[in-house]
Amino acid sequence: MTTVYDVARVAGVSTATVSRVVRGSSVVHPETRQRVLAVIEMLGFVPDAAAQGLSRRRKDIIGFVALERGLSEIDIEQDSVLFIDQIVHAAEAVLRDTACSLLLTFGSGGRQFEQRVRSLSGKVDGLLIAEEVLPAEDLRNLAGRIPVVVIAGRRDESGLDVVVSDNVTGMATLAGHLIGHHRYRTLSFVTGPKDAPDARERQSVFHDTVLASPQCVIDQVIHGDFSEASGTAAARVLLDRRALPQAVVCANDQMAIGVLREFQRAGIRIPADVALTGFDDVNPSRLVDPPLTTVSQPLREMGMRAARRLLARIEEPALPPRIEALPTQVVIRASCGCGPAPASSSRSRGPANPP
Amino acid sequence: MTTVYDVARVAGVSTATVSRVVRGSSVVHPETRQRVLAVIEMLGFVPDAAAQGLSRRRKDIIGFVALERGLSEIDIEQDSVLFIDQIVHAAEAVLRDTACSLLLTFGSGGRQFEQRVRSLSGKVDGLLIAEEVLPAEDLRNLAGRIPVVVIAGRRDESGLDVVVSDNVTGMATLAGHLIGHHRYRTLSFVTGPKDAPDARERQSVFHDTVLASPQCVIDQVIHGDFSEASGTAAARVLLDRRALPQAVVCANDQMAIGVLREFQRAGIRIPADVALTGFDDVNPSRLVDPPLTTVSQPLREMGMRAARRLLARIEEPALPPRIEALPTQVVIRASCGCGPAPASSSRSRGPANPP
DNA sequence: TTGTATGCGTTATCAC
DNA sequence: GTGATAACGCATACAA
Repeated sequence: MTTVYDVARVAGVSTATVSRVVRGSSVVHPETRQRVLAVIEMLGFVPDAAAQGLSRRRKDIIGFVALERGLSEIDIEQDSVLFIDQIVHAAEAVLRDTACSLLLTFGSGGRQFEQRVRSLSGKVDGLLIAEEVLPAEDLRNLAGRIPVVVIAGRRDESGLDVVVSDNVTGMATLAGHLIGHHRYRTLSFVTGPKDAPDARERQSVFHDTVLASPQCVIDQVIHGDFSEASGTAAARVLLDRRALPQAVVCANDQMAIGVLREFQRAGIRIPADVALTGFDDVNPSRLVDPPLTTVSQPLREMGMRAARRLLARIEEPALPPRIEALPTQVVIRASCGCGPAPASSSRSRGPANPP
Repeated sequence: MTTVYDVARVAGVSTATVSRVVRGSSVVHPETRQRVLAVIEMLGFVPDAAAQGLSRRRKDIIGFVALERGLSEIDIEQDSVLFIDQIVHAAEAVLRDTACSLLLTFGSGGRQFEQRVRSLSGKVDGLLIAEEVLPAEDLRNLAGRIPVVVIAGRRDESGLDVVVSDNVTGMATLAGHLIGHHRYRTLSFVTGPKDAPDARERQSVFHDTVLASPQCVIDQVIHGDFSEASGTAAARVLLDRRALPQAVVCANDQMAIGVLREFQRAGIRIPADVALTGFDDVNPSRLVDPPLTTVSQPLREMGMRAARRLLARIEEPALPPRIEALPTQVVIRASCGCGPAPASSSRSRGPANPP
């Protein structure tokens, strides 16, 4: 392995000068620079990041930790993966213009995972944390040691930098559309996993919105786990009843797709017999027939904002913590009962960056 | 920031002992260990990975570099992202049982990207490289300095560890099914981007297989770029002709979906009027109507094998290079003309691990 | 079993 | 502009 010493020796300069050239820093004589550069090229020298990190107290690495909800070796929930990956790609894209790289870690929670995150924190300059992968205490604790930005989840993490998408307005708008525009009166809801804060938030907002209309009733709440299979199961529950609700609102797209397919298998027409909606706007939602009315989250925007925020905090640790709420977008397609006509869309206007 | 020195002082031991405890190594008196552990917990000590890396000559980080084909800020090709992400997740899953973490870097090629990869190589113990993101020379060069495993691409990278999926057998089997089972005689092909080796390989195998049947003819080859939009465009080209081919074979699923939708928009029935196939078996392929006949690549298996291989090579750099070819699987669904009956599937048996 | 002392490869401070 | 040299935080060979 070639080091600065080798380069220095061959180029006939000191290691200090080599370092200066490598870091592109300060004033080195152009001629010297050329000579050193040539030697570096010749020797194929690449500075050791560990040594750099040690010396500069900067690793130029930021960590990304998220959980792999429901991803098992056997049954790969591709879309739930996709969901987080969008954020990852966006964050990476931001880092691409910097010296930083993205260190990725997934996990399924639990003691062992917390251990891993802890040791991870020694490898990075800062952490991007998706959802509540950690108990609040550990999180705060972590944030005390290194810069942390939390992505998604609910919005009550105080004292921390948080980037959330405005689930509240999104679901409220969607429910409003169903109730106000389509005049549906009996609605069912398919929930997500209990430990998913955003799932709970969607349910609660749906609940409040529907009950705010005196003529409306939440016909049934069926528990799902975000998987397509659980959507299928939910559909069966619904099909076993005497009468169907007028609309089925799902906490995410995958479950909605499960419901859709099972309904169609049973000869139920969507949206003629039942209206159906999802949440997330994953790619397949556009492809199924009828295309799914859903709520799109600004995944890329979230990833980018979070990354930028983290970078800023690493640069300036004293920054006051801030919550950024990004607006979601209701995507009206056919499954809610709107014709296949030019899809309109309404933008939920979440209050961005409250103090 | 608390260091081993702090811990040592408070615990009343030497830094060596602290280090021993941290590394779980050798024989430390249980009592001492407890004391040190307690202090570590109390002080919230986390070892600095840079210092560890410098001292141990081991960063416990492996890099993953891939290109983000066609991913622009405006038009997000979600599936092409998904494709690589499956591999990433699989690799990460393997690393999860080790001390290593995954450092992710995407890029679109070019000089700047090569620079980035180079500097990246200073941060990691080894590199997972997807597709030919680098000129062969640079690649070899890189492999000379640190362990490298190449994923996918074509299989002629000699002297390097490579993990490929057996595109050849997959496409040959698929084409064989179309020709042998369905007796299609006129077939069109929609290609992928010219600079994608696997796309070219698929085309070439398709070509050879079809021409091996004297009665068969490749009716037309249309150039696509793996995007759904290019599939749509290809469909228009086909629709402009007097007669349609009996089957349209696409180099990937996304283009096939584009073709499918455009055909249906034009009133063409699939597979009654034209048979259609894709390649990759991305999630939506199962969801469209009719479901797409395609070839599934062992993405997760590839990611896992590659990661394991890299780990092994890092441990033992003298290992002889090896090519692992993983079998693909033809997934027969309805779009090729097979009934919606119980989908059969045939497994392509690629020669695994040739010398 | 534990402590001492040195090296790991770079950067940065300070002289020159 | 350039060159010595002292950190940086941890691991380990060796001594005790």
